[in-house]
Amino acid sequence: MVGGLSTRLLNICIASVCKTQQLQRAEVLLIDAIRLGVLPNVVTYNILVDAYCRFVGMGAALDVIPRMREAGISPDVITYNSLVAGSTRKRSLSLTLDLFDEMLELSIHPDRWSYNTLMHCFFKVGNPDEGYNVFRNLVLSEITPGQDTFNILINGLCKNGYAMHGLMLFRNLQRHGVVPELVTYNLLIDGLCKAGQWRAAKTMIMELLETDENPNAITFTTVMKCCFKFQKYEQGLEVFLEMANRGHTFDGFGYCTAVGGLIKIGRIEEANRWMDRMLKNGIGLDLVSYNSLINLHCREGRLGAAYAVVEELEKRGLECDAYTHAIIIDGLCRAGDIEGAYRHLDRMKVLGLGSNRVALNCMIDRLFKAGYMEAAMRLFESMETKDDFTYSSVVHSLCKLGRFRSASKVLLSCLRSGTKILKSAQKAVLTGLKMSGYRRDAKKLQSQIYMARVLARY
DNA sequence: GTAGGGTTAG
Repeated sequence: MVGGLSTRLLNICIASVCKTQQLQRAEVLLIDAIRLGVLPNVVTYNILVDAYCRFVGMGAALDVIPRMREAGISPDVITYNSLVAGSTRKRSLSLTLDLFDEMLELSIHPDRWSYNTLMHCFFKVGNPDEGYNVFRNLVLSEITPGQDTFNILINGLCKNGYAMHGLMLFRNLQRHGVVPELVTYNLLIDGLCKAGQWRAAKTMIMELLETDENPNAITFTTVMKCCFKFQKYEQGLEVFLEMANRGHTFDGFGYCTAVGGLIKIGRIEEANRWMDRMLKNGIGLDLVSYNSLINLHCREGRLGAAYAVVEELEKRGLECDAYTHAIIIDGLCRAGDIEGAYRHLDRMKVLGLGSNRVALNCMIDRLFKAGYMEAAMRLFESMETKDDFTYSSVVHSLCKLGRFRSASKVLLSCLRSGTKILKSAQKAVLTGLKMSGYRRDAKKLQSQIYMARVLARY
């Protein structure tokens, strides 16, 4: 009895230490406990597995399993659910499927949550058909879908370009007497906002305020972000102030969103103040908050400070990601250090991150602005995949240089690939051609644009 | 004991 009680106590301690991302301290705690004769149980290891998944990586999380077995404890469905959730967070469909198979081989029966997560994984990697298939199989099996299942389904639909279908499902559930949870509202607000459906998102926000649910930190961040997305910066910052007043700024999410918004509209001083406040409030920094901080330093031209943060995060065992590198490349270019940006690009190539599209887009744009057209075009042509940013920036830059016929070629290759491009870029080419006496070419381009647009629909 | 919010470029 005493032993059971102390194991429970140990688990509470380990869980709270893990929450602060101090995995090494958690391990020390575990060793000390065992020395004192307090034995860990499956819950103890499950807490560790989940924390390693979240804060370190799948490799570290998987390493816990043999340690568990050595201690005579078998992983259970919760262990595997954590692992599957971890690999889903990392968007690794193959690992998720492997873990699922392993689970079945070990006769650990997947529960509703296992299927929920599998479905979530398919949606997350952009395979909504398979995601929906999991849902169908779940309904056909003896497992009953729960509200959580529907939430994942709604989220999956929203994030895969079917936001209005998500909304329809929501209405359908309401008609069947389901009272939506706060989570459902949060998901839909975010989904509709990201799909560009401002009116529908606004309706959802208003509806939520009519319910008994109390908006939480996630709601506030989502609504703030939604305002920013539709360029309603003042409203967004108002939401942030309200969020802070209500004590919802206990983690980095709100701060990073607000700082990002302030940077976008050039209010760097305010961004600095909020960032300071976040750091002073002792909020545990993760990679995203580090990236926000690095971005702020870069915007102020403090490249040295930016690199110091990189060192700090690496010292903590974190690794720079695609965001970090894009931010640094952009910062170097903004500071006029094109050579430094090339050097950094080389370093990224060594790390296998050479095809970072955002970083390359930044670089191309800045190369044009700095007058290195040939270098910019070389980089452009070397890119494996191009997006609307790539094309819009190159077309705009070529027009600025008066290279309307080259711009027109790039524009056409963009349309043929079915990629969107800024309307202003199209317009720049057309008016440029007309103004410089290529009226025939302009006319021809116009019909080519038209045809490409029609054909892209099929 | 499990999902949902935050960071990069016109």
